[in-house]
Amino acid sequence: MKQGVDLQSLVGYQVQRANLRMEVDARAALADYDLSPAKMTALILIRDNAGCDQTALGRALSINRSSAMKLVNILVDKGLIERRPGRDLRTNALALLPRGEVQVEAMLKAVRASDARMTARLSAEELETLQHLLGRLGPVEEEGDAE
Amino acid sequence: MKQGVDLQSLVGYQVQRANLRMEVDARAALADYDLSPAKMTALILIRDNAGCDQTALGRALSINRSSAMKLVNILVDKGLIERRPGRDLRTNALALLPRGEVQVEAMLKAVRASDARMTARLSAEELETLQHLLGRLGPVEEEGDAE
DNA sequence: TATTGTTATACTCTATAACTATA
DNA sequence: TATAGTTATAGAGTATAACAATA
Repeated sequence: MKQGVDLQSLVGYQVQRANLRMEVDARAALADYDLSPAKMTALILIRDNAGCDQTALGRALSINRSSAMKLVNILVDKGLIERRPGRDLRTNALALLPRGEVQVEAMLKAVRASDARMTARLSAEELETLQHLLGRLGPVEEEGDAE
Repeated sequence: MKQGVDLQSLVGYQVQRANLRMEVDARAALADYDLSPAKMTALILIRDNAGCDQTALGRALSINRSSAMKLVNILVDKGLIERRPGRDLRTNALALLPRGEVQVEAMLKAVRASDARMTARLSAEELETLQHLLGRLGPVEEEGDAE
C-alpha cells in the first residue's frame, strides 16, 4: 500500500505511526498485569506525587476530572491505590499501596525491556537526540495569541 | 506535577506525549471538516491507492476488516468516497469522489499548517533527523523469533 | 463564585464472533 | 479451505452536563 508524499511529509503522521508501534509492544509487555501503559503511567505519577488529587492527576494525563475519576476507581478496585483525606474536605489525597508499589516495579521492568527492544536500532546519542527533538514539538505562540 | 525519571527515560512515553500534542492540534485544524486526522489519512490512502479494497485499507491503518468497514461507511455516507465493483465479486474497489478530492486538498492544507506550527522550533535538518529516527523505532527480531 | 468529587449518559474507536458469498 | 464483506455486540477511553459539598 503506497503511502505517498503527503503522508510521509507530515511529522504528525510519522509520530502517530511510531507511537502506535511503541504502544502495541508496551501493551503486550504489560499483558500479565491487566493494565494499559496509560494506567501504569497513572500509578507512577501517584507514586512520585504522593497525596496528589484526582484533578491534578487528570491534568498530568491530559484527561478531565470525570475520566480521572473512572481511572482512579479502577486502580482502587484493583487494590493498587487508595483515596485518603486530602488538604481540604473536597479533595482526595491519592496514595500508592504496598501492592501497587510492587506492581509498578514489575511493570516498569517489563516496559523498560519493551522500550529497549523497540529503540535497539538507535545509538545512545541518537536516543538522546530523539528525546530532545520530541520535547520540542509543540505549538509556537503566535502574534495575537497572548491574552 | 513531577514526572520523575522513570517516565522521562521511557522513549515510548515521550513519543506518546508528543503524539498527543500533535494530534490535538491537527484535530483542531480539521474541526471545520468534521473528520478526524485518521479519517483524513484514510481519504489520502484511498486517493493514492485508487481501487484498493477495504481489507488493504484497514491493514494500512492498522485496524481490522470490521473497523475498516465502519470507517468506509462513514466516508461513503459523507459522499467523499464510493464502493465500486472490485477485482472479484467479493471485493470492493474504493474510489475517492470529486467532492472527496476537494475536501482532501483543503484538509491537507489545514493539517500542513498545523504540522508546520508544531514543528516550527526545529530546523529543516532537525526535522529530517527526527523523521529518520522515528522511522527506526520498531521491534528488532530476536534469536528465536523467525519461524 | 470557583473548585472537587461524583454520577449519568453518550460518543469514538476498536475488537471479536458469526454469517454470507465468493474464490 | 480461505478470503472479503457484513452485521451484531461489546469494551476501552474519553467527554459533557449536572449536582452536592466545600472553599
